[in-house]
Amino acid sequence: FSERFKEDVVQDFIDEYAAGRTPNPCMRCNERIKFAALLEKAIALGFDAVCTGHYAKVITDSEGNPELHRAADWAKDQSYVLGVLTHEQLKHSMFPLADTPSKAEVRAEAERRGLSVANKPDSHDICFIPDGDTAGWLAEKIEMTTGDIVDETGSKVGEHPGANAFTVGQRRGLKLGTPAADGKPRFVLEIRPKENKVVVGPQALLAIDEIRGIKVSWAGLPIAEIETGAEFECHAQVRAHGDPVPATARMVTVTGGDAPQLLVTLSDPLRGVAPGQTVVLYQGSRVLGQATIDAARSLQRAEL
RNA sequence: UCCGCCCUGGUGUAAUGGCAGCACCCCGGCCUUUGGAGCCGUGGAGUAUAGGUUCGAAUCCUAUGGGCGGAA
Repeated sequence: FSERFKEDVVQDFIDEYAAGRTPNPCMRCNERIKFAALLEKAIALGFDAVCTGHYAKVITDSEGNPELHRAADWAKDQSYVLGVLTHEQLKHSMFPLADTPSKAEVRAEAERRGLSVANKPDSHDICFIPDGDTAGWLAEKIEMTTGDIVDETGSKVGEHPGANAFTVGQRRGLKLGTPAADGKPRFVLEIRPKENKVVVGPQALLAIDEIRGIKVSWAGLPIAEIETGAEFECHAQVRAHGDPVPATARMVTVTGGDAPQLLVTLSDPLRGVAPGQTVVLYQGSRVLGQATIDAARSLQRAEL
């Protein structure tokens, strides 16, 4: 599995950053390893399912079709990172912590049973970058070239050691030296890998109203509107611990391309939406599916 | 060369005779199965230089250095 992990998760992570995007390795791991490679192995060995401690819930309808839902405690809910799972994968997934009120109880139970993981710290950050220094880790894998930092009008305001280490919405680490004219903090608006430029500007320009998603998948059977291309109401969430916002979405076919894309229009704007990240759609507590963010558009900024 | 205005952390600015404050930035912490964001911190960093007046100077005076402006 470490070989598959290295190939499907770590290398993908590097490739995505090299392309100027911001990947989510946890989703990739769930998609390719935990509920794919590991699941295949489990089934081959005669097991029925993979069972993890994610805070999420699988509900099976009368037809035997699974639906993925948020955990009872939305504060602990991890359904976002499971949004990549397909109908088939969900049929072989179990999340017994779905209705557990507190993690303390889980740890106490593990302690009673003498499980070695009873006191294992919660996992966080990127598991294959133990010291948390993602930029430093990437610098060893990707060739970084110094380039310009420009403001929203295109004027040069500084230099960076390599555009690939930055991400949309980022504030710290720009090391601009001189503050903006209004004295307010500046954020990364955009990464331009071809020009090796990082575009920065005020927080207001970070607001995103429309997201175009590729590599779409559905967590269970797709709802009817997905087949017809009709618009449907939903909530969109773009990060593991972010608030879902009201949105409308529809599938669109792209001229010249064969894979249909997901177009999501947000009722309330979101900030820090980076290409490569994942948008997960919900209806109530149910996870409909997800797509990889290919482009995010702001009403205030005309260009895509 | 002469006249006037100006010089405060890395940056931009407050304090006009009485504890050098704020913002950006940097650092640390919290949060977190992604990147970020956010929150917290008694955290870091400054009165161009040299003298003088004064109980007390960023502030007033003198000189030097540097910047800007002025019908040569």
